Amino acid sequence: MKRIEIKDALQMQATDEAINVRGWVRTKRGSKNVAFIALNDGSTLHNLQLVVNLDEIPESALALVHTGASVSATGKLVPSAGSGQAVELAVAQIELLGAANPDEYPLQPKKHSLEFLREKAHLRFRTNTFSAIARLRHAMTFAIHKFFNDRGFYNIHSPIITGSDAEGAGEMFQVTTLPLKTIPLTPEKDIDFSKDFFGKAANLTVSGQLEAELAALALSKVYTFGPTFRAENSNTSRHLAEFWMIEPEVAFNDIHDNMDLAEDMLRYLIKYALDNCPDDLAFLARRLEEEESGRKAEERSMELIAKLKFVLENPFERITYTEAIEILKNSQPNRKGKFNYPVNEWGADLQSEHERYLVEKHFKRPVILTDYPKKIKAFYMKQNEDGQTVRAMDVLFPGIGEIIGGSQREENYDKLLQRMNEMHVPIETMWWYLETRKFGTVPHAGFGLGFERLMLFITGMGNIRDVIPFPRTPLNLEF
RNA sequence: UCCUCCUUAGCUCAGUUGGUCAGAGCAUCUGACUGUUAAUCAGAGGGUCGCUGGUUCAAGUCCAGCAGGGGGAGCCA
Repeated sequence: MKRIEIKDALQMQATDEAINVRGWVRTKRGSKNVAFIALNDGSTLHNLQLVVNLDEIPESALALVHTGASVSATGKLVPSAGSGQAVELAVAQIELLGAANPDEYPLQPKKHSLEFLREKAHLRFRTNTFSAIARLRHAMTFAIHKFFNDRGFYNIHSPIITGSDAEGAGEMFQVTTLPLKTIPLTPEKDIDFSKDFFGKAANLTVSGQLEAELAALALSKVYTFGPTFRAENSNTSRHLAEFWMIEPEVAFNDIHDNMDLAEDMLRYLIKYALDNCPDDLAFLARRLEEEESGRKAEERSMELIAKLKFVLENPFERITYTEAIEILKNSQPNRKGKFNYPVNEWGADLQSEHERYLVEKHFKRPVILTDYPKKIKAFYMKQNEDGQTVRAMDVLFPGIGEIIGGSQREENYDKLLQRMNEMHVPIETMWWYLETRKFGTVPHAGFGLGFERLMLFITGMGNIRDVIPFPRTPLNLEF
């Protein structure tokens, strides 16, 4: 008999025809005459209740049906006699597909800590929280492609193995086939990369931006959505060594168009989640509320769905770095010496505590900061007329910090070359990037959105390791 | 990489100033219960208190080292 997914079964009316469902047991409850099994197959957050009449099916048939076991059940869908659900399955036949020894199976029908589940990454998909996150992650992946496709963007597959430390975005993972025990050396005792697979040093990409720029300067509107690698020894709740990044790049756009695109995209994605994943979001909202119930009112975050709607309905605040410094200088915490890093002079990079103050206390909404000092930003950003700042933009979100970093790019060959020299960017290996400014250069702009940081915001989760199935972080490669 | 906290039954955790401290709830097993909703009620089994060393008459409780994990910072997406 053809299997019906639980998501669909729950939408069906009671029927005389038998249906078959398969899935994993969440709980089993029993009494003298009847047993109840909550079955989940991942198609939805919700379980289907299987009702086993113990007069028809002996209890011994259910002996191995424990939490975690997989079963196939056939029977009629009937109106539920209980109050928790509209329909339930009156089981005529039940087959154990795979037992889950309760002495060994670690998941129980109760709340587990996220830390515990992180160490059971192979099984955590089977929990409500992680299946909800997985479904939302899929929805966001799909929505990103849809957003760009609907607007005439082309998806570009930027390379994962790269020959250059493109923008100095971070420490890189080396890629080599050289024998590590006997690394070939040059007469000068340097590593002889000419003997390596590519004949030169190779790394995993830290950004697809430069390649996206090449494509944008022909296709006008492009985006990449791929894995990105940073070998930094970062141990925080918002960093991964392997993460997914979305990088649109648009020819003829300036910094303002760029901000509009970023804001439109974030709003589109939030709306998509609210429209398409209401059950999963409601569950995650409840989860968050329970988790924070012990905290003081001022330490709790805004209710998840209210927070998403708030961002949907309120325009982001757009201010320059210079304006931000003025606000921070005159802020209460700064004057009272509450910041660990006092704000007193123009030019210093903003600390997390400063960004949080602006977003969470001062404006109480997402903030886009623009026109940063050039010395704290990357070489490719377009230089402003003041000679001091560049057309950078950082989108700051509550609780997460920088969710997007981007800029209008420097399209002037001479200015770009000068900046590369000043910042010691290896020009010899970047000739192809420079050539785009030599042949038919145009203004263009783009940004990078950290996919997992978006997921943190959408799901309300606090640790980035919980919004990617198999997180890669320093000293962690178990699964 | 730096700062800080944590590690007691399968899971979540309680163990007050070192002296019946080896506990509770859930899970498991047994029994009860005519439909439950993380069912309920009664009973049972289950732990060399992360590891190694030290202080002490006595350590889950104090000290040191190691391992694993959390939170914060830096770097950034």
